[in-house]
Amino acid sequence: MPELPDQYKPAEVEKKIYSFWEEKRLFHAEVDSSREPFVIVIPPPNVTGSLHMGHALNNVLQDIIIRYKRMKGLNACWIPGTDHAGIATQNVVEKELMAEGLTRQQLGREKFLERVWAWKEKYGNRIIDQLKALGASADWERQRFTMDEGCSRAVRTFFVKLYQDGLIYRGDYMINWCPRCHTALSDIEVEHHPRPEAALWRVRYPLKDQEGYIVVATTRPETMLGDTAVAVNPKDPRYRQLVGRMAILPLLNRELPIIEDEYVDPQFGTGALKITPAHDPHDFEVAVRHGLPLVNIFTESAVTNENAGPYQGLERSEARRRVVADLERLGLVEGQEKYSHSVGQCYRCDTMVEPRISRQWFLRMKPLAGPAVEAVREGRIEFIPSPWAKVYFDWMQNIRDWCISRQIWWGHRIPAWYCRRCGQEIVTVDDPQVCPGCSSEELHQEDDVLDTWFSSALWPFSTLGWPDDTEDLRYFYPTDVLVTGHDIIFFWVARMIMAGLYGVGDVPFHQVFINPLVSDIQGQKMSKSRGNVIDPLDVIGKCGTDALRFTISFLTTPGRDVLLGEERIEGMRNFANKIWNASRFILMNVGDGKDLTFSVRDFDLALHDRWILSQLSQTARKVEEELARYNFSQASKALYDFFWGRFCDWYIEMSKRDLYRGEKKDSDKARSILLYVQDRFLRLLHPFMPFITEEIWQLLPHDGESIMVASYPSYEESLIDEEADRQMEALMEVVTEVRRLRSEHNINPAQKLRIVLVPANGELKEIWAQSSGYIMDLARVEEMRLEESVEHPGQYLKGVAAGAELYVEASGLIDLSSEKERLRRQMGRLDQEIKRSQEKLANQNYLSRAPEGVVARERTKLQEFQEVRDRLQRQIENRESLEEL
RNA sequence: GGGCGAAUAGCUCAGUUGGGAGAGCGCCUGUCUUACAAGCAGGAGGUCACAGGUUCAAAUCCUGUUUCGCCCA
Repeated sequence: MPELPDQYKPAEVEKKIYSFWEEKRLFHAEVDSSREPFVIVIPPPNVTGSLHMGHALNNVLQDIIIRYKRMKGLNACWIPGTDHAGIATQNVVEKELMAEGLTRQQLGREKFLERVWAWKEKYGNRIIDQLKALGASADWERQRFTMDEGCSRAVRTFFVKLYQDGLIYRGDYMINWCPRCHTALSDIEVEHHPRPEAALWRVRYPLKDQEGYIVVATTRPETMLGDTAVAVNPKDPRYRQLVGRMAILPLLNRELPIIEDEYVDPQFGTGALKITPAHDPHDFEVAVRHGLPLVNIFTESAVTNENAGPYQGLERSEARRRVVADLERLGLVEGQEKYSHSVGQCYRCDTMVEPRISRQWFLRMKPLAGPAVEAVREGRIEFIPSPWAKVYFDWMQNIRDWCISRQIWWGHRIPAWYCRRCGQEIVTVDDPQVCPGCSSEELHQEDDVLDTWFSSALWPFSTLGWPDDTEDLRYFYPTDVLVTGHDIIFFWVARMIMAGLYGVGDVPFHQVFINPLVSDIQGQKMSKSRGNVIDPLDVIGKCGTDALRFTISFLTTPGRDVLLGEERIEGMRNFANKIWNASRFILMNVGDGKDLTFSVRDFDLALHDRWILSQLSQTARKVEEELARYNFSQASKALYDFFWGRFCDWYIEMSKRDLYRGEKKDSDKARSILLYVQDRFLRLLHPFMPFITEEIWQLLPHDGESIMVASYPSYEESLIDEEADRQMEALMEVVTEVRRLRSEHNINPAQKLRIVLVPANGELKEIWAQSSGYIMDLARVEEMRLEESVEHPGQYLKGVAAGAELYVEASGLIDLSSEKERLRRQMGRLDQEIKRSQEKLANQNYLSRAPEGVVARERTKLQEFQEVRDRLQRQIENRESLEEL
């Protein structure tokens, strides 16, 4: 028997156990047509990432599911990997270059990409190692990367298929441009943040050939340098006579036609709108309708260019200051007021995005969205919790074409080539050698790469070998459940569904479990800038992985975000410690267990034995029911309550009598049941707390190589024993009541008490008689009698348990006068209950309409209340008569 | 502006066919009782946001209001 410390030391066991699992290849799944597969693909973390609480939560939940399914006997496969994260990774490496005084342009595309690959080789596995620290039982032999050879081929094949089907086109459109990342962004990569303190300027544009002005309102006065018209609403009588005339653009003296367009809102500002077609998407549309010229005034860095005339070379905010100052000097600013609106920012770097017209690649979404909407509507894919389906539908119904090209270098280069000779555009999976049009060898590949999410969309099947018709793909696809946060339903979930249906012809998964997002205890989003980050690796160091995992699971209720505080995790560390110590106790008593049988039915079971087996079975049922609904919180709570509140607090304590003071058959029975319950509990808990359960399971007598491939205990109907549940309640009530009386009267815990019970019926009498030894141990009682009544009730403390009277002999222990007060208070409480109950039962409607059972319960309740109250009343009277003596 | 969610103990949250308000943490009291002081025993603390409605019966269903959070335009 190894000596075990009285505190669980997670750090010492976790590494050892994880490598044990890896060495035994227990995470690995092979195609096996005789078994039913269960598959999850990981939401691939960015290669640049390091583990934060969001990752921890997402991956712990996936691991709970996959470990559970594996123990249920399914061929469970969790496919891991990382995402190349175009902009983010490029930024990291560029920063590194900057420290060396270099830019990627100086290095050139090829050399730069070599640097990024080198960086990826060196640091790209960091987050994978961190996932291992979480206990993730992913199939690492299947680990993938979105830019590995296979995924790259999938991307090219998919792109070409779309292109050939006419779903991809290229053209000049207004897109969102990040002046810092120097690339286009898709609509959903722009975050709109409120600017409550922004300003709205009213600027006078002088009229040509006549006195006066037309006053336009704008939040971006600097863009006036690119104005090509002024627009008003055709129904607006104020400006009717100006339509068709010309205004003069101040500062640059450009002539601007005054046009009318329905788009203009007469209520907003002055009702006259400056039209800047090259820098506002709505103005662009107006310009297209009216054939207006475009004047681009910004460089790719959003610095004013030659079209800004004297204002060339200014950054946006500086241009604004200068323009406004000059307008003021000319007396052309009529007013400025506070105005709150939202501006778009790059989701990667927070830089204000600039609408910009440029040549980009787009994917037509409407044809892909139709089948994807159908799949969810028909239930082939289920969102959990279901309200998220609505978010999905809303977005899909208003979907717009997706700008998929990015002007960066790190990513999948678009498989399009242009012939320098004849200008032909060639889109193929394999690099072309000659132009099919003119046979020229002077081909140049498109410089742009694809949006990172383009490759992510293919993840559920590119990881399984698509475009080849592989065994893996046939066996493992579609996957079973996707676990992810609601923040990427548009970015990723929707696009995977569309891609799966289009590329493979089937949904990529059957369920989408939307996991909660993590915030700190104030409800603030965790972020480095707020300084409120709880680092999962710190927590693992302090409290252990299992404590972190169980906290996450405990807090994961469908439909609400998780607020995580360190105290919460400490509580679960304590739970781990409790499990550890209970196991030490069991080990001490069970030994190697070779003399024991696992068949608990061989024994003559006492009340507490029947009860704990019943409770165990009910817990197993509850855990499975809740896991099926992805209610991790309820499943965890059931395990926690069972183990601490019932097994440790009651069963183990009662077993001590069997072990230390019973006959051999009693102690053998107790040892067997302790072992039986502990074994099953550990297995039930294993998906949630994999390390401690494996460590202890290996120490206990066990059957099999590892708990992670032991069978998950099923709910056993035959062990559920409602009679035992009820009777045990009655026993526990006695113990609790004695403890309460002791505590309320400040009686020393070491003081042994003498009690009298007056059972209300034969059943109680029998239970209490049979269990008297256990009650005496638990309540620290040296003498327990069962009587019809007590002779001098005034000399006892009076309590109630299971509707029966309970007396604690009190002579010499306490001041009896304070007891009278206590009884009065208790009676007051009862009176209220009685009144409420009587009123209910006097109500004819209640009696006639409420179900029989409910009414009967209410009657019993009232009767019990009244009996107890009467006895209290007599008690108080007795005391008073004693005092008078 | 549109949509979604939330409001229950000091804090964070459970609470499903509507039928006696719960947990963890914190707080108070007692206690190192031979697995565990990261423990054990006990206790205090709630107008279930507000106002109506449905019902014999509402934290739970309906309507409205207030406050907060998120998403979209």
